Amino acid sequence: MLRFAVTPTSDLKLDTLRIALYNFIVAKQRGEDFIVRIEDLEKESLIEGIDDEILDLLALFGVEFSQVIHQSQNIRFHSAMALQLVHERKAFSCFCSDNWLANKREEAKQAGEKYLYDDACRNLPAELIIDNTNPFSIRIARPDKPESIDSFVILNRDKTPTYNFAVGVDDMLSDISLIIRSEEFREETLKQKHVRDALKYEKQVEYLYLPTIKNLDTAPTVKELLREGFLPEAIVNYLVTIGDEVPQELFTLEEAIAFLELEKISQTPVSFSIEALQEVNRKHLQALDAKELSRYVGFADAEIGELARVYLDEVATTKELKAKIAPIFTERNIPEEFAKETTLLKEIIKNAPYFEEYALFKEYLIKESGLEGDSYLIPLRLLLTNATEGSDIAEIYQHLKNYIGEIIK
RNA sequence: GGCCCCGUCGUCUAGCGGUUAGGAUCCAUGGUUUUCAUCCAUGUUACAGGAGUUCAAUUCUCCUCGGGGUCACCA
Repeated sequence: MLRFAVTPTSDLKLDTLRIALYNFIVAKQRGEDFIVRIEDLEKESLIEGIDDEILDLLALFGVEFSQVIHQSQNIRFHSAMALQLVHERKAFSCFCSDNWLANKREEAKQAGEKYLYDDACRNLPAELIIDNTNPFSIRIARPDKPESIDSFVILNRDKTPTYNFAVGVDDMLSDISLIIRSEEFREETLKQKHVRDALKYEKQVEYLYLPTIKNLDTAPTVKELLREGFLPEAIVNYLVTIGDEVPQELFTLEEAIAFLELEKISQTPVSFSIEALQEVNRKHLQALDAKELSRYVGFADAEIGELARVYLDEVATTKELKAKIAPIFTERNIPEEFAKETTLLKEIIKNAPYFEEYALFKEYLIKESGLEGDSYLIPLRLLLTNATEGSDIAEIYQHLKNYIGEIIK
């Protein structure tokens, strides 16, 4: 069983989606189940409804999961396991106050040492515990092996489980075999392992770390990218490509499942590049058939799809394509400086015969109008596309020639 | 500060003991296009530094330097 764990405290980020994709891909490759776990223990910063939004997004990206677990539903198990550890004297009550702990931490910092809990409450005599009316947390006794792990808190003073305890337990309960996670969780892994060791869980969970994506603080969220007109397929393609060896430039999630090799995942931190993503998106759009492409710009017409394809030379997203195509079918806003020539050309075109080829159309217009150079080209662009610059006018004419009567009125 | 990850053209990267160190992008030049753009051709530019292992090091080891992460009763 593999899992994707996510905190519903913010919109889905690109690196988080990347983690989800990798876990899903490997689950598919191994023929194991894949579940989503919503880590909703922290009540203050939870955002209402964002968990459903994340699940919808995963579905949109083709990530299928067999089950959704909300971590808060497991709290009774967390409590039971903590109790068991206390019984076995592998965990203990801690009455240390925040102030006292903060001072200790400050002292360690001043001395330039790593702060570790000093186990002050570890061996309190029973009568001291019984007589103590102060609130207390539950700490797990530190392991012998990695000395960097101290007796950390597993139940807060309000007896809700802490993150590392809950995750350690949940991964055990879900029978997780491999966890692909972000590099920043390396240290946490040790704590979660220690929890399972204390609970005498025999199975060794495998871990694989993905290098961080740099520059992500300024990068758009997944939702924003979709709104900007990036295709889910392209985003998947991009995320798998960065920092990874891929046999081909363009591929689908299905294909990634077929070729991805876990051992080859690069450990070099990668940078998010909107330009690279645009390039992938452009190519995915290019690969669509004309009618399908036209739907992304609000039509259902192969000819408009072909026209959009021409515009893919200059733009990379469906939103930008729309911004190019839509004005063609709206009223013209002619700049003063081209007004005269545009009016002249317009009259000629209205009375012109139909031309199959742009070359002949051009020849006719130049002859009839006497215009040349930019004073011909820009007014023509304005009439055809409602813009003063753009892609190859000959190509544009090819796809617009049947709409001339509609466009130029 | 301790621990962990990482260090190849300006940028993103390929490379996994022997390569003219490859690609993409940017930039420059030329060409195509009555075109800002597109497209084509050509060109400049990199193994962070230092020791070691080896016949041979960008590749393996160590040190230095640099970047990032992490050290909570937050998840």
